[in-house]
Amino acid sequence: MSTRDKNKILPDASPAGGGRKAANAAASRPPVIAGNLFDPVEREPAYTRVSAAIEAKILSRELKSGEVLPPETDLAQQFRVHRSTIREALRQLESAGLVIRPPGAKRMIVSRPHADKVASGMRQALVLHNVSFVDVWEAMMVIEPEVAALAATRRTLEEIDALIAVSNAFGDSPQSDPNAVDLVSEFFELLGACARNQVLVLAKQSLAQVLAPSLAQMIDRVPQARSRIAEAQRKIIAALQNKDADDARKWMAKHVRDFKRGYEVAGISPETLVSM
Amino acid sequence: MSTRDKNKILPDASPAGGGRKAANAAASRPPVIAGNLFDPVEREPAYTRVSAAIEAKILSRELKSGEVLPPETDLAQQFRVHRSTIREALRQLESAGLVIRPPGAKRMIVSRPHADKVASGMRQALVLHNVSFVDVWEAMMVIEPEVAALAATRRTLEEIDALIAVSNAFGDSPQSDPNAVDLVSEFFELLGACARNQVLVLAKQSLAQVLAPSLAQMIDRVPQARSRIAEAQRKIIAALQNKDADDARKWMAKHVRDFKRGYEVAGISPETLVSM
DNA sequence: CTGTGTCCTATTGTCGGACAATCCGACATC
DNA sequence: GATGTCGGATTGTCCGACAATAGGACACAG
Repeated sequence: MSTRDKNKILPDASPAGGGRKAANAAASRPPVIAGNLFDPVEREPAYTRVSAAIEAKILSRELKSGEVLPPETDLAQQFRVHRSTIREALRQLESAGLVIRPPGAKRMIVSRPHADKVASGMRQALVLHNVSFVDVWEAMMVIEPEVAALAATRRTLEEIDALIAVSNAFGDSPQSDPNAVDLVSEFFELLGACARNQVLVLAKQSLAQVLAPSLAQMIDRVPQARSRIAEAQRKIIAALQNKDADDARKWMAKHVRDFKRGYEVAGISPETLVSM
Repeated sequence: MSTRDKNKILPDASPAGGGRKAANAAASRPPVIAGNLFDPVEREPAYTRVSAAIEAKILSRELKSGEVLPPETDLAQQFRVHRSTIREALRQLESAGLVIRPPGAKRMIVSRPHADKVASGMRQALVLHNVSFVDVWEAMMVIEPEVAALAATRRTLEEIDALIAVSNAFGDSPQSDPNAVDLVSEFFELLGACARNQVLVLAKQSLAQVLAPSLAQMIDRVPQARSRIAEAQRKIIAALQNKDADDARKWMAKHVRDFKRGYEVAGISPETLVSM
């Protein structure tokens, strides 16, 4: 893929330096061939090829989601490799979420990567890249209000009922309910569903995963956080009911801004790195 | 042998809820135990546990990025499993981007998942979830203008120079240059870098990957696309130079809207599913 | 002194084969 | 219809083996 070229790790022996050197050197020495005259010889291990082959068939929908994968022995015969090799390839696909094994089943089935899976991959990346809370918050400030606006124009009545249910459950939850955070997350998740946009949902979900742990701390430490969150949820729901995109956007922005305030009040530095 | 023990099926007969149900049921018929009295017994295969263990050490930074992983044989001894099992675990980590093998190296090194990796995972997910062009476009409409606004306040002069260089390269590229798309992508990528927000960059990059193939088609089919893109890039760069966030946002929004127009002109339906 | 050839060791990629566990479907039974 | 039994299919894990090669040490030639 051509986009890869930009990230190539090769030392990029651009003939600039080499040429200069050769020029003011005597003609005695034959010129050194500097540039990328040859491509690196491809020496892909078999397990990668196998997994790439299966992956291609999945992405091209030749293997449809839900189909059961042939047994490892069959695959080994078809690819003419050992079963261990097949298994290594399967582990790659499994980790990518392209195949999964229903709990307590033996054969594996083709699957489309579930949002959780992708989000958790993103979370790992963010954690290891030393992303701080403000970064996540900033991204939320970008995405969430617009999602709310979209949701306002596309929501169904059933979805609003679900939102109300979750919001009430959060409001009624006792002061130190450990899974109150889950309810907050669920509110966001439902809202995302209303927006009818898988792309944004995926992005949202990653943010939620990254934020969840510290959010729990925050809610615990800031007594007034609960009521403020509940209030914001009510306003947002009202905006959805009225199909008022601008209001939804406005209240969600306020809501997200409030998160940051909460963190400040809780004494959590905005520069705190997200972890785990 | 000892690995067998780990897989033993322990019924975990927690006596927690048994009494409640039995109490309010009549004595006539033995009460049917309905609810989730028992948790599903955990029967994780060894390769998953191994990979989870290593993953934890990586995420907790006990294994730092760049360190070389112990040889498979050592790991096998430490975990008391066979080398094949270790290898399956390593394939999972490899696919997640937590460990990589530098081209032509033997040992594996711990790594943080590179943005490309995450983005390509996201791309797979989007492809398989039948995401259409409008979905991606909508997400771009949400993200890109705000990124541009952030970039305007945070860019350095060097970054502007780089943007100008790429923009010029795009403007000067011949009419049917196949890698003109790459230059467009690079412009977006550089802009993302200016925003100083890894989270948004990650999201952006996924969108770019998903969009690239169809974008190439579009540019080929719509003659005036090139000049419009170049024009927008100039405006955006100017806004960055003036540190004018509002202008940057406005022009980027226009720019992204233009993409959709381009698709319409090219006769590509907005409902076209992203593929590959 | 730098580049090249040689040798050894550590480590990976792949293989063949083995066996216990267990899922699954087909039956038989009450 | 619910439950027990049985045999085959398939996976999880192991054992052991071998070729290929990366990495290093070391000698040698220009």
